[in-house]
Amino acid sequence: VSIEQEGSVSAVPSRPRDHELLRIAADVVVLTVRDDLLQVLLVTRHNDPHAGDPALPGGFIRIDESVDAAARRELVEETGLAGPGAHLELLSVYSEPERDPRGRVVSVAYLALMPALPIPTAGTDARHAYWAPVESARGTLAFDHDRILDDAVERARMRLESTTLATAFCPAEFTMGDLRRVYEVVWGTSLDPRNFNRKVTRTAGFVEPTGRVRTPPTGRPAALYRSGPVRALVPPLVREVDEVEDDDDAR
Amino acid sequence: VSIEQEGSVSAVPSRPRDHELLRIAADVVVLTVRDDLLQVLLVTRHNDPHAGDPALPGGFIRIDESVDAAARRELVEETGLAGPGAHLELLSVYSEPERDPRGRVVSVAYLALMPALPIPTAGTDARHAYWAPVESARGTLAFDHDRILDDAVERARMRLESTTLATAFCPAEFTMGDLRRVYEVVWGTSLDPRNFNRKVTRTAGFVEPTGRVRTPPTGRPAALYRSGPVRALVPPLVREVDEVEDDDDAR
DNA sequence: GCAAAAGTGTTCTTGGTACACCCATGG
DNA sequence: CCATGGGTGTACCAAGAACACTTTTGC
Repeated sequence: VSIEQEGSVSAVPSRPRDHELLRIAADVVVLTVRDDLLQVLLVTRHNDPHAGDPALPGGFIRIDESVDAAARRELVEETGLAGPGAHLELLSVYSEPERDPRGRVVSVAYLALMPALPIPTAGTDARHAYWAPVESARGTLAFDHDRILDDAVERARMRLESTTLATAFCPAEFTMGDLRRVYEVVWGTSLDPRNFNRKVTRTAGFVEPTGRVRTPPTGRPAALYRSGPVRALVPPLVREVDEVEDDDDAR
Repeated sequence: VSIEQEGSVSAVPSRPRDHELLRIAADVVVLTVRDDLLQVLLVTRHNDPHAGDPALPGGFIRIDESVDAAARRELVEETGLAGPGAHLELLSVYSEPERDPRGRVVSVAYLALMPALPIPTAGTDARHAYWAPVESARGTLAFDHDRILDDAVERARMRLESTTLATAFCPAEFTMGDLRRVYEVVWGTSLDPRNFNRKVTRTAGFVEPTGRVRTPPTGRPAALYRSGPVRALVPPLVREVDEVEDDDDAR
């Protein structure tokens, strides 16, 4: 694309290695909500730089595939499934010349949101993948993956505000409490269950009732829903206060 | 990054050309509002494929620069200035294997918003750049640049909803009418001047009054503003109806 | 009965929409 | 004095925030 704009005007038809050949890696930040914590899928590195350190799953793109396809392939290889409900979107591009000590590697990072799988089956093709809470992973990753993770978490928080993607964190059937807990965990806030209920149910196409219910350890059974067809959330859900412990119906 | 995850487990330490070396181009979609039209900066291609066709400005990244830096460099080279008020953000990555007939080229596209410059000075380093209305450029561009342009326009529309970036389309000092016209042109809608006024002035940090005024050809002088420090626009401005010609104060 | 979670209804307030109306300038 | 845009004020309505109250289960 836009080949050699500068060379086209100068006398030299092709300046040989002013622009170089390089490798492109597709890295995926797979996020989920497990045990009321935001968790990220990590692998342990074995090779050269940062051997033994945790890192984001990823790999180089192949000859005949787009970067998107590579990211999706990596996701399947690492998790064993990119099942329904999985969401994959471009996050950003990381291209500082010195970011990889072995040479020039440009990384295209993707953000994936998925339900809390019963741990990726480490045996098939998912080699060393494991879930780790984002908070404990922060600051320990190889290369510039810490920054990528931070960007991913911030993107996920934004996505929950203006889209219905919170359902991507939930299994096929979920309760309002499940969905609300996703927001609370990702945002680090607490939401009013009653207002949240109305907001979600009154947004046409956000969720659809399945008619079935699930009984919690204690309390009234909750209706089960599945995610609806609508992706955009208008008007958006806005997060404001942080770490506010509401005392609710004091009496 | 995430070097060779698949090779690290198999017996073969490095599968030589399963992943290839390739080139990365940075392409920039520079948008502005001129003559009440959304316009895009284009260049005319001279070389091999699509010679003579219009295309987005861009070029290959160099050895020692990031993709961001390459995009910013291209922007300066094509327009002669990336002056204050210019906004540059990552748009998307285009990496279909067959998108460039000469070989594997992955393009990282950026979106730039800037005021209506007095036409890029075609003489210095800005070679063949010119403004073209988006509507007339649509469908005529080389490679897959038509799709990139479409993505850029959609992104720009989204940005106006939830950020104060509309000011990036305006010169250093502008009136409320100028700013409103940006929204109307980019969105293709018409907005109520009075409500728009209040919305903007009541959003703290969106714009700051300069104290000066500008007298239109006919009518009351308008107060001049400069863009404020706030980037996020909460609550957002939502576009709804399209092409509604309001009759306003009928009497 | 009691704790815990689900769910409904009601009030208050904020912000958007649709206008009527006034202001200031050039021709 | 009138056409043309700039700017203020107001009534109405939709949606979020806060919270009282009821429902349905397990223990």
